[in-house]
Amino acid sequence: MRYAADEAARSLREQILSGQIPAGARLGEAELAGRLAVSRTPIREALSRLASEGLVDLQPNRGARVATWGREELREIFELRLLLEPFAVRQAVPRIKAEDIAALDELATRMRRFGRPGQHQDLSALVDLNRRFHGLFIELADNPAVAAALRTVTHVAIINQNYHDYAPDALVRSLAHHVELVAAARAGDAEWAEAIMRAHLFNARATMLRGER
Amino acid sequence: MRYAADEAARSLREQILSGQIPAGARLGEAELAGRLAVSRTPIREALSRLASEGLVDLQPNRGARVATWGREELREIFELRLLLEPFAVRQAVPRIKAEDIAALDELATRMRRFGRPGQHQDLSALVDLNRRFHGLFIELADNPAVAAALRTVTHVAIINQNYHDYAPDALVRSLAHHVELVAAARAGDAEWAEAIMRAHLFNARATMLRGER
DNA sequence: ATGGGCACTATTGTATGCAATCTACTCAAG
DNA sequence: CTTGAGTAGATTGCATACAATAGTGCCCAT
Repeated sequence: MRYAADEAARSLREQILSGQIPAGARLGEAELAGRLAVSRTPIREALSRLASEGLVDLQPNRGARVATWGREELREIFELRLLLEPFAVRQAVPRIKAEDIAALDELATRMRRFGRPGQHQDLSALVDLNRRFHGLFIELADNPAVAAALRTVTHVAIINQNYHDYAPDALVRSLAHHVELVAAARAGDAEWAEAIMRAHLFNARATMLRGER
Repeated sequence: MRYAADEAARSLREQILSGQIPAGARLGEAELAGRLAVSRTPIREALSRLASEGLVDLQPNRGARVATWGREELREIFELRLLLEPFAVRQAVPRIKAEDIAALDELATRMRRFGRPGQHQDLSALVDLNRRFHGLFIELADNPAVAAALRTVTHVAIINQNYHDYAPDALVRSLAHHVELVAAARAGDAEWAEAIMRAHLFNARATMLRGER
């Protein structure tokens, strides 16, 4: 463990994104320090960073909690994501290399396999694959400013995206979108990719904002 | 001074944005601690926050410097801003109240006055007014997610926006855009406002990216 | 019984000291 | 004269100790 603060941030981020630490959970400095076997100083720094990523809510003198979002907030964040991510995809497509397409293709294929109804269905596995799929696209856009702006909104999406919530038809659409995105990228058609990403996000939003949650 | 870290962050942010601490300047923890009469701990926290806002570059074991941007980075950041700020303006217009229009109007009017050639011209005063003008619009959009995403890019713009660099015609246009934005807001025409904001940013970008800098 | 106030505990915010790392300079060898 | 290793100083990263604040429960008065 080279740098305690880095390591703490990494570890916490991972645990929050994977759901091991649930949304709204209290993050006491002393407890985390004990758990990671470091002092409170790097823990504070890690929490500060995660707060800037939007993963953690930090209230003065009252400590940190894993961030939660209300319905309205979720709507606003999705609006932002709808603005940024299709843009990122459009930027990414012209830069995509063959090996990137292969990687995206594999992710999309695996997601479709895990999503297919039946005894091999594994909806939990989808979250991580989905995260990597979108993350790779954003990375390929090669625009640090946009990537930074997207970090928060994608985190929010990851935490709140539960494929168990998807209606069967919405799930099928979502997985098909990924495949279609790869096809658009392979064809080098940035506008196609942008369009399907927009549709993909609208589909996701419809699921996430449906009902009362 | 209630909270040292807050105060340190506020003070540093102010000094960086106003140019008192120039871009690229080294920010030694011990020196800052001495200057603000606090220990290094809250200074470190303040620097960490400013780094998350994009105002400060933080390198492990090598300390903090006021952030600088290369030409390509500036271009990318402006692209993001072009995406976000017109959107924010479009969201803001329907929510704007009469008093907000009055405030915006005054800012735009004062800017035009300070910008008018002659002995009363004061280009330095424009930076702060401009910052408040754009900041108010963003605030009125009432979308924390977008506001957060915009914070970094506007900071960058503020630091690099030097009205002394503007060619006379570009300056006239820029100030006229502000006035027109107020007119569009007063008319309740969100699309008009969005369009003129886009033009405004293109005009600014042309100045900032011109030449070799 | 209930509500308010107060003390106590738990937790965060800040200061300080020590360890690890980097920077700059010296000095010697080629 | 240049280059490189080595070392001393400065600076950051982390740990620990202390101060300040918020949360909790108890006691007492009404």
